[in-house]
Amino acid sequence: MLPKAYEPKEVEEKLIAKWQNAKLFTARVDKNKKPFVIVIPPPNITGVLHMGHALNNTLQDALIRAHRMFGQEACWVPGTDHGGIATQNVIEKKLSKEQHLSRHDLGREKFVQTVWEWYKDCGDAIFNQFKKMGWSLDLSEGNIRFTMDKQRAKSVYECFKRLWDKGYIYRGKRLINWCVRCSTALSDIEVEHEQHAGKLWYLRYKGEDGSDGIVIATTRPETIYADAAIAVNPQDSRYKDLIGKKVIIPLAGRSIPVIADEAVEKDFGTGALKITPAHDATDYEVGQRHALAMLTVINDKGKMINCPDKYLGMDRDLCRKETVKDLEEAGLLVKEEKYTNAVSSCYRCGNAIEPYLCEQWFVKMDKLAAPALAAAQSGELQFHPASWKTPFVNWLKNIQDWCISRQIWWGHRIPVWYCRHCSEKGLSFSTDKQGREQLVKVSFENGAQPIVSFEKPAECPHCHGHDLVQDPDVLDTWFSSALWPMSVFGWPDETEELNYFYPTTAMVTGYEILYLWVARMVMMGLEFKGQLPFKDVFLNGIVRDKSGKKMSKSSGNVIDPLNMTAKYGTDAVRFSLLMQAVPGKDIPYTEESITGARNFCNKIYNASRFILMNMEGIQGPLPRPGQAKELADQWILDRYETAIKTAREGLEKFNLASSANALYHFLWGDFCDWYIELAKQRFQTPEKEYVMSLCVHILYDTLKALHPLIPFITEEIAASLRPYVGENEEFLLRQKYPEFNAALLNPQAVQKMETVQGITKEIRTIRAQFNVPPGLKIKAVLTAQDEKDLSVAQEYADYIKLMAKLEDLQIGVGLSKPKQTATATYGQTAVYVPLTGLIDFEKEKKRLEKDILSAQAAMASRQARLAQENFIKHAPQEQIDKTKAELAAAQTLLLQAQAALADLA
RNA sequence: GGAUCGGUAGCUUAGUUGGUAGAGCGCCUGCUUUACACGCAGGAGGUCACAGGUUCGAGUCCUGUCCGGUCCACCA
Repeated sequence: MLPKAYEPKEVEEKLIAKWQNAKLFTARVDKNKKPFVIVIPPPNITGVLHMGHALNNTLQDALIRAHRMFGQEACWVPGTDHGGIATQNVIEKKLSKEQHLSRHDLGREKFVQTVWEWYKDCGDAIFNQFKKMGWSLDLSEGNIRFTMDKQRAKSVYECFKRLWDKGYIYRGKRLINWCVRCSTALSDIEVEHEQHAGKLWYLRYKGEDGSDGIVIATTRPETIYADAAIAVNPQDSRYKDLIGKKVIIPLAGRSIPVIADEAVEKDFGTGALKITPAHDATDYEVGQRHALAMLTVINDKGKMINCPDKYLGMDRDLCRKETVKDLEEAGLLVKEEKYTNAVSSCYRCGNAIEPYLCEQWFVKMDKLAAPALAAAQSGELQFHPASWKTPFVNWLKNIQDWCISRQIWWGHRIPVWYCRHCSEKGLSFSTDKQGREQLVKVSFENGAQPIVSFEKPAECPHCHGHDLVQDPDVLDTWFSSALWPMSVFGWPDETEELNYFYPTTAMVTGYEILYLWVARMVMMGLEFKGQLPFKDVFLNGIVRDKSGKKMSKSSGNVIDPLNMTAKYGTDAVRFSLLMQAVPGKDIPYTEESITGARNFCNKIYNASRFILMNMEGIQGPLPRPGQAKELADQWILDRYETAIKTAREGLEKFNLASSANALYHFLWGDFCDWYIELAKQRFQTPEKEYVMSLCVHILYDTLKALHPLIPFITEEIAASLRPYVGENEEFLLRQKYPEFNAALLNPQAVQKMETVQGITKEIRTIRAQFNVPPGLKIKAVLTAQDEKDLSVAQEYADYIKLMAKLEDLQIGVGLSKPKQTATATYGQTAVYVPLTGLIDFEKEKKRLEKDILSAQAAMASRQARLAQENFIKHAPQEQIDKTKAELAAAQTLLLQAQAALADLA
């Protein structure tokens, strides 16, 4: 005998091995089949799987498995992302913690080698977790891609080269976002903006002529040493006379002009703005318009430079405090007030971003964005949910050039070389701890001559010299990610795979990387392949905690997917996520939802166990019954087909929550609660084999339908059922997903069954309310005004008797009400349940009074509706009939209840 | 400041062309009934945020307001 509860652990281990051994998840180029392709959003090699991965990949897995079962060539491409800054940070922390070493102690070469070693271990760990989750990725040797492996490096180089040749890549001096902690430039979208409670300081800049000068308001007093001017709005009458005069920077003593610029808001602060071109984006623009000096006072480490000696080398935060203190002492701090402003921070480490003026590599985006914009606007590119289209379009419309160089070591090194002889002035070198000279900075302003090449060129094309050095920077990690849907299939090589699998079918990812990743894939795909990389973008929500907060280690609200799978089984974790995966919606996740899914798995297991128990002595295979024998069969086939229809549609339209819900309610609410219960009485009859064949086929097909969602338990149970359904194929994944068969829909049967269920429920309610012991057989009387209302009950009296546990059921027109009876009404039918000795008259009185109230309310609303001339005139006949029927039912209920109440008294 | 999503039972929520609200959890009552207490049967609990409008009829469509969330944005 099988255990009472499903135990997932062993089953899962067994199946993971089987699936892998059977090479179940491979995809081949098969011109006879339509491919269904998803490339995995490659996880960073930074650590372990979290709930976000669990959701995102479970969605993909469900789609991939389903479409494989739909008969398509399903290809799900596995891989990982080298994760530039994020990974470098992890390794640096690890080094510092374990060996008290910085990356500079190791040197570039050794550090990069250390990260490669880390990748080997971490990659394996990630894919082991993927296997545990049941994700149908082909993880065989050679099928796993990595954004830094050889082929992907080739793609990156090719992309760089082609963009360079088109003139889209350039190096320029700009004010960029600099993270002093990660010591690198970041692109605009790698910066997060947060409201921060800070202060606004009002500072006096005295006139050069000894006058009071001007008062400005700033949130960053430490940058005054870089001031190049004070700007006022040209329309501002208050400052008209000051324009063109000079004022003195406090503490620094340097004179700067007062200028006029439209960018200044008259109403903010004092209406006067200090202009610090090298440390603020707006100021930079003003500075350019007025050809102001661009003095940098904060260096790449966040330390003060080019400022009064007192502050030299000071950290920028400390310098702010000291400057404010000194200003106050000097009597130049007019006032300070509390002020909340948006502070930008690094999306990788959270430290405050410093706008920093330096040379970086950029990609010109306007030409790349245009076709992507057109594709989104025309609807060729589809978003699910569609509401993401507008933000996507707007982002592309306002696109900025993309800063692609990063001053870190881990990543694709920029494929640009310099000849030392030709461009010495533009290159600066330093010596590392091992005494090796390293190129640390390039400036085109001073004449560095770029040679774009994947490998070290043999010689300099100008002077034929051999002293060539590579640009020290690496590319933004998103540069390689942008190529992912192409590079995974070998682009730029014209491989068979690329031809067959590109464009891919769908992109499943989180909306938080819509711009960072999705937009760039779209642009690159259109640029290099002339085709969208995918037509459907399916954006899943974020898994949050119960109160809607993001899960994070620091908040201590993390639910770990691997703990949960160990505790409840993988299927339970998957199903709990899928049940809630309404497109675009965040999921407030709780352990209780996993419990619920686990319970469902257990329900499946027990229903199957019950059916298998009753299979003893029956010789398989049983044919799928061609037709229904009686109402219950007609009804369950209708319910089954309806569920399959919804399940298929959900899988086709990316609404997996709808699929999961339909199958859940069918299996539990219809199949277990009603069909199996009704089937039990047929076990004693010659019909048993027929009923079992229907049960086993419906169950088996439902398992198939559920398999993309919960692969383990379905595979396990299906294996036991296979002999009875005559299936030879070992794996569900290789079988066909159930087809929806409209011929088996049967609305009449459903309606009849609803009557049976309705009457049954009335009787069950009475039993429950008067605490009738389940063993006690009681009887009931059904009566109505005419034969018509009783005919269904008459025909299926057996069902009602069985499901309501009745000994006897009397049905007839105009029957009288027995003594000591509880009364209920279903439609036009009165339901009497004699309860001699059991009835509680007080309780019954309350029940009836409640019935009367609800009947009166229902009558009033229906009468009001029917009294409206316009309702009769405009509403469809069907609605009018329905309303009339409801009125009649309410009337019957009222009369019944009133009569019963009178009887009680 | 712009955009966008949401406000439905105590909690989390579903609701596809407008027809008069459904689920899961929690709570209460009863129950070892030929699988399942991770279960069965039943119950309580909702002016669908608010105000207008369109309509015979609005949770659903339109307008406005309030409250949340998120994304984008150079107001120092």
